[in-house]
Amino acid sequence: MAKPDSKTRLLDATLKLVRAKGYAATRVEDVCAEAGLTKGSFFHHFKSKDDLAQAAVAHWEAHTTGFFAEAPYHAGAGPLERLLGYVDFRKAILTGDLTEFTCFAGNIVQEAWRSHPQISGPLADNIVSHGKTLQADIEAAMIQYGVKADWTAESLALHIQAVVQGGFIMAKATGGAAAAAQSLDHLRRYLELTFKGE
Amino acid sequence: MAKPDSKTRLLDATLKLVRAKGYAATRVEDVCAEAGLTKGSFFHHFKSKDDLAQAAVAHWEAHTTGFFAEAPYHAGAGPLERLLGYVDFRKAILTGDLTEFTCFAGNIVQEAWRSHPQISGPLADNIVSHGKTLQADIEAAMIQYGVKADWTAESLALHIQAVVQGGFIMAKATGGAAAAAQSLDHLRRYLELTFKGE
DNA sequence: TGCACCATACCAACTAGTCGGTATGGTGGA
DNA sequence: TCCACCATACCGACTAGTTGGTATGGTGCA
Repeated sequence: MAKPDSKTRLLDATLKLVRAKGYAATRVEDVCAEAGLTKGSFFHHFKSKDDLAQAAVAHWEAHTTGFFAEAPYHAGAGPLERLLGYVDFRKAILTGDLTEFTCFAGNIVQEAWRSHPQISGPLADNIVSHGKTLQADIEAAMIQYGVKADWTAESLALHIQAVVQGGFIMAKATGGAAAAAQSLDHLRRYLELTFKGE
Repeated sequence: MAKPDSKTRLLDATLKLVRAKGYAATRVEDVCAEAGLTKGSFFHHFKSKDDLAQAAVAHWEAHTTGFFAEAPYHAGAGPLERLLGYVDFRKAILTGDLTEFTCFAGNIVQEAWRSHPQISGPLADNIVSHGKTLQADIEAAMIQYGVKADWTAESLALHIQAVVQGGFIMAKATGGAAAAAQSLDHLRRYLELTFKGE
């Protein structure tokens, strides 16, 4: 595997460091060191730290979009299978260090929602729109299983994202991925109870 | 209402600003300005920014402990009523600005779990132990309703916290408390389905 | 008078961003 | 083939501004 080009290395370093220390606390020199470069190179590729952040947003969007598009849960036979498959998939990828499976978007939105709206805004949209990729299957499952609800498919889609994001926080709070996994188990049970009634 | 003393004002300002901008991005001068004081006063009460953070942790713990101890949900007749009452209470307090009802502990744990373990550690414990205050009622409800489960009362207690924390992130992502409220609705439905079967 | 409390001025360290310069490789014309 | 020319990528020392923390002195109350 060839070493990625410098710009990509800087972006990957950013994703990693921000997830570990937050945006404000990651210095551009940290990013340079992590990428094995110097500030000269950094400011050749990005005109400011904020510019880096915006590029990292695009980098993250591209990365996650492709990652979930290729995920196996889309192959599920019916809408509910795909929905449960999504939850299983989110549980399956909870491996390695917390900085690896934790959500860059969630971190930024939590930390910088008010101080850096230009950066956190697109990431907020990213979380919401990623969640809504499940909406069609939820609607289909509601019809298929005759679920009469006082809630909307959209609200359930966002609830799933809330559990995912909350799981990450609990994982940090408990120091392990197990907390996030258990929360996804509860979410899965909720979905089964809701659609299959048991 | 008498104006709180300076130290308390500094601590309250810290809680507010950290929830809005994160820990690293809130400067001590911001805290002073928010409290209507200057650095002289600040460093009279705290010997460093980290010292402030540690004091803010204690301040937060004292505040939340009292706040939830006095909450009405403890008056519920049975364990399930108290559990559902807790969820209702968490939903009821989602008023005002996001900086007011959002969780200081969750913010710090998300941002500083690795960079400032001395500060985030106690707050992580705080989230977990607060969650576990529900554990006894969950266990009692499991017995009362004859719930046979492959999950533990502790895991459900932590799941509830995950939904609460995740709801805050979704509230920031969508720009309103409604997302958090809807997530709590789904959580409530899960609890009812689990214990009452419908 | 003494001390808790607070303001102003200041310092030292740190960090985002700048800038002059080097290395490498591509292109086109003689 | 060779060389002038140029663009891209990169380095590392330096600058300017920020920020946590200090020093000093004033004010009001016991």
